Amino acid sequence: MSKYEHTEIETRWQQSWRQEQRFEIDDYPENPFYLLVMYPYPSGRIHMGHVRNYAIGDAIARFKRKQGYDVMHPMGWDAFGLPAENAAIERGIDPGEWTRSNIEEMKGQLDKLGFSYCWQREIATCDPDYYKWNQKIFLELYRHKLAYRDLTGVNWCPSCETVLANEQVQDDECWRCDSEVVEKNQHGWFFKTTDYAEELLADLDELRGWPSRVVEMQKNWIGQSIGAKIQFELSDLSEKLEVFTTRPDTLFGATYMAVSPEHPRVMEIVRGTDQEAAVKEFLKRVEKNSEKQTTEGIFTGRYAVNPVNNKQLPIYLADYVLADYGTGAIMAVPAHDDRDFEFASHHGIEIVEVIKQPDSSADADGLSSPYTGEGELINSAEFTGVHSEKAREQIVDLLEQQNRGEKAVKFRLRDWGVSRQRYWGTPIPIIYCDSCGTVPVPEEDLPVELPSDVDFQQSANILSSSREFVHTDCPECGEPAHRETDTMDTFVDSSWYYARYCTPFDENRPFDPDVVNFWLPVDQYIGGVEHACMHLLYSRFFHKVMRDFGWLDTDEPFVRLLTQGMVLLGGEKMSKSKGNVVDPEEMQQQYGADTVRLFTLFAAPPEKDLEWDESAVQGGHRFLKRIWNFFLDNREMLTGKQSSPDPDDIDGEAEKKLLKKSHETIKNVTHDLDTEYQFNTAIAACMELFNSMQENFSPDNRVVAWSFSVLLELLYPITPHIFCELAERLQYPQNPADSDWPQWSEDALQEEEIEIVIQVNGKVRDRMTVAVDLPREQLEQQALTQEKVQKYLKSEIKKIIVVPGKLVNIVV
RNA sequence: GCCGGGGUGGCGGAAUGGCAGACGCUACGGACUUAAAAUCCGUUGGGCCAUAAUGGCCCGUGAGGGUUCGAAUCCCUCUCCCGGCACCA
Repeated sequence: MSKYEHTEIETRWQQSWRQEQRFEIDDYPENPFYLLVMYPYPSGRIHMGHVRNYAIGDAIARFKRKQGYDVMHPMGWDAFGLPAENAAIERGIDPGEWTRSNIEEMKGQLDKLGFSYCWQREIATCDPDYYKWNQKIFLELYRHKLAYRDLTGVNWCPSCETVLANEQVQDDECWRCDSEVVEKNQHGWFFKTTDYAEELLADLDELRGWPSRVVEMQKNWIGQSIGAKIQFELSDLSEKLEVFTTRPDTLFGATYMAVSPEHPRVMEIVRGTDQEAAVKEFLKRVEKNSEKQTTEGIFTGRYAVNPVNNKQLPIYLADYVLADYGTGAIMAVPAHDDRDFEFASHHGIEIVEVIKQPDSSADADGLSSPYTGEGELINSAEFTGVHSEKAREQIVDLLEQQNRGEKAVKFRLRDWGVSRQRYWGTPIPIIYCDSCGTVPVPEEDLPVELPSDVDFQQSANILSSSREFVHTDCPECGEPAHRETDTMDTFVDSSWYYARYCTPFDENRPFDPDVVNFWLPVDQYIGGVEHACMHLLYSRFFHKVMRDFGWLDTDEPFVRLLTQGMVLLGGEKMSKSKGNVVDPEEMQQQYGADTVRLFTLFAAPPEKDLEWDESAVQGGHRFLKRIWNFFLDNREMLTGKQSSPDPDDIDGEAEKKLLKKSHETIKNVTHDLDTEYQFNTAIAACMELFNSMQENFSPDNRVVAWSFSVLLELLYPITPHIFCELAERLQYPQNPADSDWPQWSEDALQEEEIEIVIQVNGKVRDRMTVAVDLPREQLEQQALTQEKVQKYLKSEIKKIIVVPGKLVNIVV
């Protein structure tokens, strides 16, 4: 009659869903499920990575709806960022217009793939109605002293002309443009993520629905180390030098102190010593060094005193000591630290062992390598003989009593630098006044909107070229003042967008707490693993901060997280520069959205990388065509038969087989989708069911029609268009978009007879079909008498193992 | 260097203590066709034996060892690949 016309079918159903506003959701439905996919940057075209992310999301959304959930599945746009600004610079296009037309384009592409979003909740972060609330949150952070301005060495990308967060620097290169990042001193705004370091770390344990990989990455990133701060008196000065160490147990082995050349107190330490001139020389030289060397260092001429044994320790400046970790100074224990050992050996400093190596053959002097493990203390006065782990606590206790040290926890995590010297971002709502200083913009003046009278051709900060924007009056004294011209990192936008979706039109606040508490946390979040340490950490930080503002009640934003793998072609990530990009829209036009979705979900489990393979795409298309042709061939027999046949009516062998297969498939697919979103195996099971329908096919098989309807229900979340179409053409009482997820019956899975494998010494030698409740003895007997088994039973039978319902293993 | 994940046919991948390779792709053979495409049917881990044919046997999940009646699956050692962190004291 008519072949499978995917374009026609898909267009028709997409229109129908849109007209019926089928996937919109109320603020307070009965059975909420919040499914969130990471919103895209509106570059203008969607790519395969998006398709994969959103195909997974949509299949889950549709599956959950069929299970009776009221699914909120919103979509929006991460609409601030550099490319819009570059388009303005290079082609003179207004960034706003550029962005909005990209959004239109991409929205059309997403719709053509049949994704079931509640578009009424759509947000775009470049909209003043959205970024107004970034500014409100910023002010609230400022009020709580969680936002501050500081002059620091920042990572500066000369090509993007902006400051980068630590997370955005990869191998000393800019994450965006790969140019080399340089260090530059600049004023910038920071959020105090470090205040939440402890909680961010501790609550990772609650995130059982997250991939352990991401949890590990965050743990690493936060980088907690537990140790102690210890104060060392400086000889001839009534000053102290504080260090941080994780190994206070090795304190007796400290033979020198090492201070970072960038330490603020360097000059104070060397002043008045005969090394002063040499040190200044050294500092000049070291400043230029980009590669740091462990052996690079110089004696300062000053000594510190070891608080536990009063030993004089020479203080060195050492290039290997980081200025911005711990206190910027360390106590060096060459016998038990690799770097200290290398430095000490090079500079001829004494090496004192204080931990016994468990398997050291001889305690010969002239240690060839440091021992960094645990063990019994030696050369440590009253602590000698104590195990290092215990000594750690005892020594800190002693220092605490003497007021010379205390327990301390340090984190690798730094505060989040949010200032960007760019135009296309959220303006930071701060005004600088000569007499009043730093003044927050009053809330009633929000949003501070981006001006349009800017000069995109100037190379410095574009925002500062707007007279209208920069010049303003101080909200406090009314005198002329100027605005902050930095804009916010776009990760600010994405740190709370999941909450905005709940009440996207709230004009009075970022979101309505009641609605947000009703929906949050997000039940399932899906996106790329590349956001493990940035977006996902910042969002967690924001969530906790907003909780402490009293805006919401929960501790974490995302209960379950799925990080999908990349889409590869020829084993490599698709990229324009490599020229190995497959355009999703072309694929969708050629094979149809259903085929693209089917392939994407079938070719690999969601979390693994997926190799794009066009012949496998064709394979997916062929499967849908086969189903379509089956419908054409058997239209009359299938029409209207959506309900399960009465099992008592079924007696033919083929009917029984197919009935059981159908129930089995429902069970397996339900299980695959419910627990782990294993679409690949779910689809495979459906293919098996379809194969079985053909194997057991006859025009009078009374199960076929029902099995076909089961197939249609089970695959609907993955390939919705074709199955809505088939359901309609077959005049099913219910369309799969409305019907409940099918149920299986355990009874139908029960069989009277089962096949048992017979092994001899663990090798399969035969199989037999027996009654399901055959007692063990008879099972053994029957196994032993099998002809094929007999010939392996020449020697004595030692043991027989019976696994009920599965196998008999005879050991000879 | 440290932490995590992994190694299964020609390929993507199934199987998490009980029949290895489900499902699909590719390739090959056949049917249909003037022909091709599409479609349909069959074969497809390696080796060997047998045959008119159904068949039968051995080996096989990165390597080696162990636990077990039985291991892709659990344990130990090694190796290679991928990801993250990396002078963090």
